[in-house]
Amino acid sequence: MTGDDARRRPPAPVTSPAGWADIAVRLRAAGLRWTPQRRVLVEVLSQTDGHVTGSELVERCRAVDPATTPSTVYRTLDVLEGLGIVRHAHGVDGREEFHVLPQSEHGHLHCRGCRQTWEIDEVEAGALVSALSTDRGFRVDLSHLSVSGLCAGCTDASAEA
Amino acid sequence: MTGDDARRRPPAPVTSPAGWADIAVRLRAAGLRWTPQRRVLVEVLSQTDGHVTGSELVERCRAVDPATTPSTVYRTLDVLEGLGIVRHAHGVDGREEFHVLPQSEHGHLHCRGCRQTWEIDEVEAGALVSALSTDRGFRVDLSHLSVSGLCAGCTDASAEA
DNA sequence: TTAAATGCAAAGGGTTTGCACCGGA
DNA sequence: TCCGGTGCAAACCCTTTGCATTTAA
Repeated sequence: MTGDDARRRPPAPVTSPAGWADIAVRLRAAGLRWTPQRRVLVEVLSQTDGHVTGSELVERCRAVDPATTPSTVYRTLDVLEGLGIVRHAHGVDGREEFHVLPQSEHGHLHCRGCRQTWEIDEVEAGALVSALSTDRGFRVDLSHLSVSGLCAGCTDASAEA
Repeated sequence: MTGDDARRRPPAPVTSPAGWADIAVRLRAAGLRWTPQRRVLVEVLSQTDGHVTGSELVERCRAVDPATTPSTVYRTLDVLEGLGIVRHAHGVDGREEFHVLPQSEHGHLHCRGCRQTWEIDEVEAGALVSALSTDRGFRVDLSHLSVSGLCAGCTDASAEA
């Protein structure tokens, strides 16, 4: 995953994940291996709903197996991304952010006041997506969309000030 | 600019820049100083149309004055951001990205195929902005918006494949 | 004069890589 | 057996920070 990862992804596999169960099978089918370390990462991922950063995943894996190594995690994430099981984008804080199972692709909404994050689904992003599609033939990659600003609560708070 | 920079920006100054010329004045008015190094950075920024990363700015400053130091550039960017002259966000590649003069705030559209970037103005983002505003009272920060996907050209290219 | 700004050098955080060893298939 | 994976440790890149020194005002 160096500079040219973007070139590797264009037709975007987004294999509809047949579930976590058959990942071992899919790996082997690709000539790859099912190892204890990968099992840990997949276990952690399967318990993750939204998005996580690489280092968060490293931590969570360490909680399961303290012997976890960053390099292995990152390398495995690369492999899983190749299988269409995770996807990465970049969060508002600039770190790698992995989206698990883009079954229903979604983007993120981030409040810079309280730092909470919400998901934006296809419906909510629909207007933007179709506008860009109509105007410029641009196909938005929803799972890479991250919008930041101020949520209602923080807007009120700053209005009072 | 550590973790709590986000908390410092909420009401977002976005001072309409009265031009590059009076920056010296504005700095002094704030009890700050107009130094040769700042002059170089401001000169570089004034010749920048869209967005640049911090390290790009360091390089460009070095082209003008080889003695340029990263720390000074970053510190000055911080100061300029405080004056509302630049703003930073995070690009699709995850690096700090500075937007110059957000006179007309805009977001960015990035094609992961050809890697080109375009600007999204208020009109184009309007649908998203108002949808989020209506639904959740969320105020989108347009200059932080970065959308990625496939442009028309690359969509065609990958359709053929 | 004096607080702000600089330059250096070193730390920092997250991510990547080289390489020898290990272990699934 | 054999190639893919692992772990370690070091490298990397960009950015930030501490501190003594310089300099704008």
